[in-house]
Amino acid sequence: MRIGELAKATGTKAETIRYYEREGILPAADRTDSNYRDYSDNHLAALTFVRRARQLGFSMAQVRELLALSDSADKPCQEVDELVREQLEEVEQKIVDLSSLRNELRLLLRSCEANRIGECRIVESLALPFK
Amino acid sequence: MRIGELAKATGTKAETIRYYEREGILPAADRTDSNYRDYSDNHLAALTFVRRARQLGFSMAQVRELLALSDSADKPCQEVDELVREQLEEVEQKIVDLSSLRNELRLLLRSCEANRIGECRIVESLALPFK
DNA sequence: GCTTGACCTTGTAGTTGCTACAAGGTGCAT
DNA sequence: ATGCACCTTGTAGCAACTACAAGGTCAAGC
Repeated sequence: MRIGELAKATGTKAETIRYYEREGILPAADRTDSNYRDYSDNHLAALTFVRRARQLGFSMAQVRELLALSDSADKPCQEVDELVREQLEEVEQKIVDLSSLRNELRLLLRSCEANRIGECRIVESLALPFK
Repeated sequence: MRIGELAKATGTKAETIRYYEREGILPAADRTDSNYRDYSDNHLAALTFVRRARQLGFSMAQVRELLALSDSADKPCQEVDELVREQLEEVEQKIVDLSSLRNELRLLLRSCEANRIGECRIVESLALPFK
């Protein structure tokens, strides 16, 4: 499998795949006679894993941890569990933050009833000091 | 007002303030005899505005737009309004995305009933191909 | 008057996770 | 043999900071 094929199969750009290899996230591929990268099904599975984890919001560092963990089949599951739990917490915090952001923006919109910027409360509200 | 004081007052690092100046987001400050930046209350208001807008999720480019708009007090409010509306839509979309992320992570957590990584469904699920 | 320490200056490089070239080599169809 | 899509390496860029390094300034304390 050449890099373009793997790219298509995983919805990843070829440049990103090479970047993962450089970063040690993916193992280096074999090379053909003409120096093209030649990928196996293992690579496909690994890249799928990486992309899925990234989509779930795990950082590269976390993906590295997950990959390391998934290699040691005999270790207890607890650490993987812990990583997922952390990620879930982060996501939940982001949702909370964004929700209050949304409320502020809605307030901002409602405050704009004048029709000239000079009277527009939006610009004013933004210039208020922090609480 | 020196940069450290302004930094403290706005919850911004001094380096970030200098960065804003370099980027033209903030006007350059006066200098003291010893070449220290010397800020006015106008700078304080401007920086407060910028930080608040950034906290609300506006990009630097959008902040630039807002600043330009707020300078021309005679233009209709519509343009500011439009920016806020766009921003609100983005935030709402992010909330939707993160919510489904959260659901997936919860599912993932629940799927882990084994106690060895070799049998861990989390690791398995991550390796599944994309839908 | 001299040192200590907190502050300030500029400039440059690092961060995260890619993305976008540029300049050239390869493979295959026409 | 020519075109075209693909591949290679290397380097630079993106956002929005953040982190030095190497040096200048200022007020306080001894």
